[in-house]
Order: sequence, then C-alpha cells, then structure tokens
Amino acid sequence: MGILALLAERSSHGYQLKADFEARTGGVWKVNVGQVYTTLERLRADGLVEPGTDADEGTSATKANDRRPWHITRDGKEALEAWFDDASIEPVPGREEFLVKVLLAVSRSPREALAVIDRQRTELYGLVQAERATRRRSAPDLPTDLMAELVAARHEADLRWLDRCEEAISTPPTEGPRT
Amino acid sequence: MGILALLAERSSHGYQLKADFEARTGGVWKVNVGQVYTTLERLRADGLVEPGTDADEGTSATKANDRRPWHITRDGKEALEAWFDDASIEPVPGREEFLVKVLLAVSRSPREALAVIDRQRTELYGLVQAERATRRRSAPDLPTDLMAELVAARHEADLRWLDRCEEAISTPPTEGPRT
DNA sequence: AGTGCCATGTAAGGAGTTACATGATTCG
DNA sequence: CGAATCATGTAACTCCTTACATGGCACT
Repeated sequence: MGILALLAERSSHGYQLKADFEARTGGVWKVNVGQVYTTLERLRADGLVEPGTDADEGTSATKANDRRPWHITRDGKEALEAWFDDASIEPVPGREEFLVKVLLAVSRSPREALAVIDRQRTELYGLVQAERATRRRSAPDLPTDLMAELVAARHEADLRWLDRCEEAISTPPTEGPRT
Repeated sequence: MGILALLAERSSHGYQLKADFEARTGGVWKVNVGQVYTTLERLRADGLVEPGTDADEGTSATKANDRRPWHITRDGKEALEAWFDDASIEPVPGREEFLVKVLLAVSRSPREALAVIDRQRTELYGLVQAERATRRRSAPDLPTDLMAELVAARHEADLRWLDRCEEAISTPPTEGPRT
C-alpha cells in the first residue's frame, strides 16, 4: 500500500519508487529494490496498478534507461482510499525480540535479568544519542523529521520501561513481603 | 529463541510450550500451535534441542497423551547464552503500517492527513482504554504486568506523536513563513 | 454417545531478506 | 577506460499465517 500511495501521487518506476518510499519513511524503512519489482507485479496481479503504455511516455520526455513506468488504476485508487480509511491498528506492539528477551530473562534469575536489562539500556541509550547526533546535522524534510521524533519517543518510552522492569524485579524479591 | 529459553527452564512438549510462551509474553504474542512444532524441528535441525528418549519420561510420570518432551542441548544452552548476551536492538521501530499510513497521508493533503490522524487517534485511544479495563479486572503475573505497561507506554507515546504530527502540518502551512 | 480440550503434526500460501545477473548511462 | 549509479529483474531461503487432519482422554 505504501508503493500504491506513492503511485497515486504520480506515476513512477521501480527504482524511483524505492528511493521515494525510503525518503517518505524517513530512511527508517530500507527496502530491497528487488522487492519493489515483485511488489509491483503483485499489485498488477490484483489490478491495482498497470504498466505504462508505449504511447504514454515512451514518446515524450522519459527515454533515459529502460524505465518502466507504472500507473495506479481505478481499482488501485479505491483500494488506497479504503486503506487510508481503515484506522485499525495492527496486532499490538510487543512482538519484538528485545521485549521477549527481557521478559524471558526476568523469569530466569534476578541477576540475569538485571544484566540483560542493563545491556539493553546501554544499547538503547546509544541509539538515542546516535539519532540525536544524526538529526542535528541535517535540515531534513517533514517525514524524516516526524519519523525521527517517533523513534525517539518510542525509545525513550522503552528506556523508562526498562527502569520499570528493574524496579519490579528488585522491589518484591519474592512476593508481597509483609505489606 | 523464546522457545529455547523456555526449554532451558524445564523440558516440555509443544502444546505446553505454546501456552507458556503466550503466558510469558503477557498474552500479547499469540502463536499458532503448528508453528511451535515446526520451530522445534528447526531447533533440532540446528542441534539446539533434542527429543526425549523413551527411558527418559516414557517410563516415569508423564504417560498421559502422546506427549513428546523436548530438552535443550549443550549447544542450545550456549546459543541461548549468546542470545541473552547480545544486546543489539533490531531494525529500529517505525516499520508499522500505522506509521507509514500517517506519513504517507501527510504528503497527500493536509485535510486527508488530519482525517487519518484523527481516526488513528480515536482507534489508539480506544485501545488504551480497553487495555486499562482489561488490566483492572485481573491480578496478573509479572510478565503480563510488564508487557501491559510497555504497551500502554508505547501507545501513549504514539498518541503524543499523532498530536505532534497534527501540529506539524497545521503550523507551517507552506514553509518558514517569515521568521 | 457426544462435546471439548489435550496433543501432534502437515500443507499451502504470502511476504520479506539476501544475493545474484545483467545491461545502460554518466562522469572523471 | 573504469567506477559509480541507474535500472530491471530472478532465485533461494526463512518465517509466519491459516487451515486442515488425526487421535486420545475426560466429563456429562
């Protein structure tokens, strides 16, 4: 649907779509070019996009490489509308390796758990710093900016959560000690 | 690795592992039973687990159904240690449909974007409420509790981010208006 | 006798990842 | 001329999802 949304803005070809998609997601979501082409084929199979006709732009400006322009179809536009209209949030966060690791470590032993939490915190903190640095040396576009803010917010939430975990396993060594 | 971690705590069989894994992730990560069995096969192929011998528990207590107990191997323990030791955080958040949808909507039109943001906010807010409700009527175990807190924290971060997006597309209608 | 849970598996399909193959153009 | 970049595509692999097929046991 991301590819489709880009094609709704303007017709384009695979290689370009890859670049646009990555730019639009603030460089966070890197896609393999190959995947773009297979995705376009899938979209075509579903009738949501169609390849450009020769009369289309083969004659006009674009004649550089072997570019193969794609257009969104009527069905494609409808599907895209439906997608934008659908506000349902996916599964729920919490399926990340990072979390599972911490949760499973908690059940191992307090010592193990604290070690894991500490390492994760260091790592996360490093990421936050790195992002801040990256962000300082560039006047990015809106998507990049927004994505950066989200990533930062999430990471900070995760850091606070790690503190919370540490507290939880430290405070009640066994269970409700005596009230 | 989640399965492996559970097997490190105690040997168990597929059906049980499924239940344990879900419990350990606070019920957030539902796995299909079938996947557990294929995962166990994969782990065995890698030499990280091994099926129980007949002498093992076929004779002793467990004789109920056709249970097939699995044990972690030496290699498995090592691999698990390595996994717990590895603090690297995966890709970076931000690959969720929800985000891509908002970011792509932002580039469409302010009106569209505000509509999408608003719907997402309503949805997210509903989720937060639902979770709070769920949480109130149950005295859960530690993993469930921690997971719930993380989910709540993330959702709240996302809500704040949606506000931020709204602000970003409202404030500078075009670009740096006049200093 | 029947329903439902325990328990183990297989098969099909969709999607992402990595890697590779191939050629044109552009720029130093 | 050589290297980087533009551009399109294919193949192999891994993993997750859904669905289905079986059978035992327990409880009513």
